[in-house]
Amino acid sequence: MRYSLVFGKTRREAPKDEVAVNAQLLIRGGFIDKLMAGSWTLLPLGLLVINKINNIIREELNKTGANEMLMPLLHPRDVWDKSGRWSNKDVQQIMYQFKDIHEKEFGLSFTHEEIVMYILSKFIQSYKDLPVKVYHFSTKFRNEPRAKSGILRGREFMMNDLYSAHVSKKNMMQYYEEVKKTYMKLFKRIGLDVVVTEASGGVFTKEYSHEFQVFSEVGEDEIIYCPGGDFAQNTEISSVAEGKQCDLGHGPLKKARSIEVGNIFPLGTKYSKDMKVFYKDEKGQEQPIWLASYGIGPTRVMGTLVEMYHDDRGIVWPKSVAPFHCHLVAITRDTTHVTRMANDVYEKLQSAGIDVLFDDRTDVSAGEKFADADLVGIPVRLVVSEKTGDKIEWKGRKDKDTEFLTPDDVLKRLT
RNA sequence: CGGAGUGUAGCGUAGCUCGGUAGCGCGCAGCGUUCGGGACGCUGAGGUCGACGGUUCGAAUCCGUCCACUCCGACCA
Repeated sequence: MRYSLVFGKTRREAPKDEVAVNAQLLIRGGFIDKLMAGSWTLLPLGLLVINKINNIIREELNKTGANEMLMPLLHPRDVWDKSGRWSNKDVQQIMYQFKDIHEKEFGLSFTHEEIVMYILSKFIQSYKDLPVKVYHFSTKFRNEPRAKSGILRGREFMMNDLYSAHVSKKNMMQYYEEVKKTYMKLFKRIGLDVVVTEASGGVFTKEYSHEFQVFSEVGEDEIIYCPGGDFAQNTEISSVAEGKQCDLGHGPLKKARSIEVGNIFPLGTKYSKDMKVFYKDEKGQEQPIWLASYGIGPTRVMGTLVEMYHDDRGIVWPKSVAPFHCHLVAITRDTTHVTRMANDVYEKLQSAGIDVLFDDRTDVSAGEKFADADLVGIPVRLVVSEKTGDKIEWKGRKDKDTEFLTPDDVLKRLT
């Protein structure tokens, strides 16, 4: 894509109110824009990153046999009355509930268990219809008491939620463990090292849940964990003390701040029983459905990545989620051979299927283009200028030094 | 919801104590010169000073109420 055609602008300075590094850099780079506290526009560059994250999630979930679909965000009260959660005090704290002009009551989705159960009630009659594994990517609304930390805690944000329905606890737990592994894998692909942490079930279940935590000082959570990796608990539920020896001899337990990027819940039969949605087993007996739910916040993941990967000049995206693979910069303002060369390189990369952002702006100085390239944080910077002759300058975003390659070598390295 | 802070052009800010034509930098538009780390000159556009009310001949400035944003806390898939 030509940078001259990208909507959005880089800025030298962030708004002074924004203290969170993720907000500062994402705003300065032209990835996001704030409408109000906790409510953000994903500008074209930001959406590209989210789409990369989402595609990784999608690929990995599909491997488990899950199906993508899309559920509504505007929910009628009666579905939520079936589970009893409409009137739950804790739920009412975070769910936007309102009446329309005809006094009909609606809620904005902060999760989809009720909607999934409603759908299951129509499509699941027999044990032969199970298991079901469905997910979607959509907006979640949560009336947070306090939106904060840039895009890490919003009132309206992107979420991927997966729901699985099974005939038995055993089946549910089997898939639950599979998703746990899948989450580990997908977070790794995204570029995040996560720690699976035992935690409470919140307003979703009285049972435990597992959170996927990324170590970070800016995180809101605190976890106690074994450095050997075989134990981690959120301190909100943990009763063990820091300094206690790990069972497997990995030394003393440690405490650390962390960001929760995912959370999975073995919900069990509660929703099935509350909402009276059953299937018939081999003997024709009605049985409750075992439900589990799984969620990842892609916008929070994006913010977490910026918190983890940046330097004093800007963002340093991991390759897998960078908005583009390489950033081609043309240093020239006329229509000489340099411009022709840059255009040729751009066309070549494009036709080779490489994601390239081409800074073709003619009214911007070299220094500004370099500063912008650092800010935007694409992994590889390519420069074509008078200095480069018939070669192309290659520089990794993290590298200090540059090297000169032929167009063919550049192509080879990028494919 | 409690505590603290901040609101002046798209962004950063001066002016407020002590009331008297709202200024600067970046960015933006035009022209020219530049072109490897956020270039330079000239010209120009852009503001109901967060909102409402009060005091006053006169309010960005003083007083009151409200709103918004940020941070700390409470809260929290």
